Amino acid sequence: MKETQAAWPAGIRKTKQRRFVLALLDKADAPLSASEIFDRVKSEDAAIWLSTVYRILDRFAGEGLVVKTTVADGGAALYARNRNRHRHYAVCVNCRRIVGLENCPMESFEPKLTERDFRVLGHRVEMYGYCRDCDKKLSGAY
Amino acid sequence: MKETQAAWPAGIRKTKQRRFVLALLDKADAPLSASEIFDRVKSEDAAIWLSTVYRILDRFAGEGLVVKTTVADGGAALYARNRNRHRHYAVCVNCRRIVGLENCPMESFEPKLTERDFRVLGHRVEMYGYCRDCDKKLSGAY
DNA sequence: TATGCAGATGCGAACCATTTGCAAGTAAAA
DNA sequence: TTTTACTTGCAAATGGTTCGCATCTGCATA
Repeated sequence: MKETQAAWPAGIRKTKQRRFVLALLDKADAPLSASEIFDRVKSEDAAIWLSTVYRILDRFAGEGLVVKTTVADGGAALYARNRNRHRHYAVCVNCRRIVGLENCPMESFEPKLTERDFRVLGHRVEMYGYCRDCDKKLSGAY
Repeated sequence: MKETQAAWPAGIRKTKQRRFVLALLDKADAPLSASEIFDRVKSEDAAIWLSTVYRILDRFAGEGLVVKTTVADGGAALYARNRNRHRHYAVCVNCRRIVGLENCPMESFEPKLTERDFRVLGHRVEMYGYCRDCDKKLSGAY
């Protein structure tokens, strides 16, 4: 029986480490940082090095397999599998939970830039606030 | 003749360094990084230390005088004078020029979050692409 | 105007995320 | 199977930011 594996992009050598990283991102439902990925791969008894994780993510991002994001506070960068339908997130400012946003504010938006002729290629949107649990906790309603 | 100076917020001790930093941000028309601020203050023959710049910016941000932003690539954080009418920017992916956006896509947007009850407090929006000059250069039209 | 002190800065070192260089290892073309 | 170019392991460097502590300085008060 053949292993079920998403199509592997041409021109990317298939190594153990890369397989692990991609599989992890495939099943993750929120973006992960390089060190989270590193920890998870290692917890599955696979040998990997943090710098390798960065190199893999960088390559994958260049190849369009994953998208790199950074969150407002400027901590570690986050990486998510590119599912070709771009996605935005809301981040809980208290516990850092990341919640998906199902629509995109740019769908029906006509940007007015101060510099004419700026060629817009893409955008990033991020919302922040309190997730369900933190909101409850902090408002004291138990 | 009295020096023209924006109202100084109560409870913030008025030091030479803070005055320089605020004045700089007042006249800047694009967000600046801590080290850009550091360089500019020093080029005006004023003594300051980089860690002091960070502390000042942090304080100003906490006080609501400036807003801190980070740009997609995760480089240095940027700081802009808070003009109380929030602002978004477009960043040139080639030369890093920052161009202001005059409208906000969130004005008329109803977010649909995967987690009900996420309490949205704010948002960040960033656009990227090519600025006028880089677009011209790169498309080869001279 | 002189004085006391909480708060600010100078300075260096620590810290964290990320990158880089090089030798050794390995996927896949020949 | 051999060859070779691409990857990884590993360690050390780098860049942005924060921290600790001694010194200094606005500014409230005497």
